[in-house]
Amino acid sequence: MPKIVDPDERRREVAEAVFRVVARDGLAQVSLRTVAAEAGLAIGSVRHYCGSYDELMALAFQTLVDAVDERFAVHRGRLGETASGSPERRRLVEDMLAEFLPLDEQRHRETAVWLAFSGAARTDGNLTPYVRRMSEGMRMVVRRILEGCVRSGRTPELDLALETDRLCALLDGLALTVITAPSAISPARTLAVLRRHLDTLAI
Amino acid sequence: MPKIVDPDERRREVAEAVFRVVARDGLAQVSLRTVAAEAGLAIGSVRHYCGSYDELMALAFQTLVDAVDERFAVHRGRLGETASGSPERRRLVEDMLAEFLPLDEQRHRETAVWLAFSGAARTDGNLTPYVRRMSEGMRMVVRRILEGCVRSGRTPELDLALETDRLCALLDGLALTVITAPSAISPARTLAVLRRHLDTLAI
DNA sequence: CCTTTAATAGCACGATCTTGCCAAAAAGAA
DNA sequence: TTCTTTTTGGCAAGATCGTGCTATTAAAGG
Repeated sequence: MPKIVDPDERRREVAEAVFRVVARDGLAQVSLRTVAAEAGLAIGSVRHYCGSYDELMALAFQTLVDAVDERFAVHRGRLGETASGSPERRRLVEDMLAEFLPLDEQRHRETAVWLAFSGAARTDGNLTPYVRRMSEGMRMVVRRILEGCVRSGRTPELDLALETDRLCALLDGLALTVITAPSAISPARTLAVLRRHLDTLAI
Repeated sequence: MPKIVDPDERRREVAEAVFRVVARDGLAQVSLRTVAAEAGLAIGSVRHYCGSYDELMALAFQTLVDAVDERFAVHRGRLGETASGSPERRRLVEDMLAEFLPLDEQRHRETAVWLAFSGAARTDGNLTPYVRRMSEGMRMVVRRILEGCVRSGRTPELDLALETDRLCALLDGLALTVITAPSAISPARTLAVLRRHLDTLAI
């Protein structure tokens, strides 16, 4: 038998190569050739593990969604352990929501890729499920956080669904601005805007 | 001499063909051939008026920015005429800000194109000035509106710069969500979120 | 009518892309 | 060592793209 390779690990490596190309050169520059070169593999190897171009795209998006999901599972657990009204709660909420913002290099890259894929998904039906999952995952987290606030009795009159939509839109908008018009808002300011919004919600 | 054609009018027509292709099939499907077909022209004609591919892209983006600018000039004028604290002011502010949201088909298409171009501009230096102008134009409008609120004395303690960033982010986020994940939020709900935000600002 | 010239149409070249297909390499199993 | 099978590498076909360049068309001015 030949050199033993873990297929899933290989696929993950290729997906990360896709991320690097998208983040650096844009989605338009992604091709089997550029990705293979970025991953240090032959084009044949990439196709062996990841299939056609469309399948590679789906794999990359899937990998992105999984990575984000995994990071959130950690925060979700911590949120469950922390009392709704406690002083550390606010800090934890800030940290969780800041996960959606491109404040460091890793999240910046992640957000840029997410934005590119979301744009592509609008006219590529194969990718829409991933956008959906990503969007619903974020909505779930935000809603759960706001639910905690209502339960703690600090903001009992909150329109939960509406405020979820509003906070989600704010987070998406901040991310979009940092990625596409970084000169308009600095990372520090991004966080300040989020804090201000949480203040008005009395969280 | 040949058939007389207004070059600027032709360029506008070609730009609109670009918009249709981007909105319908995505930016990846834009090429001199597809745009020429969409415009009902020969590829040679398109090149005659719009130059190379890169110039065509810049022209299309420029046309988009101009169109949005023009629509806003009207509102800006009306805003100046209306007293800061008057009852119709709130209505006017809502209408102006709703111009940033993809609530009807025209604005939906416009927003989809804007999003696609903004994404492309991240790795295409030729397009960044247009993103910048668009972003700054919106910021200017939002800031002026909020300034009016402060001057009217209803919200004197408002942190103008911060609230401008926050409202801009909200608008961008709403637009992004409607375009990329329409199942997450309906047009009516989008407007409800904007109204809620204006309520909290006491506008 | 005829000339002139903007406008239109399109060929052809080189580059890039995906994909079907096949051969070479490599390493555990016999 | 030899067989077997996964892994790897790559060729060639078919398609699409931008662009340089040329030819044709058509209408206003003489």
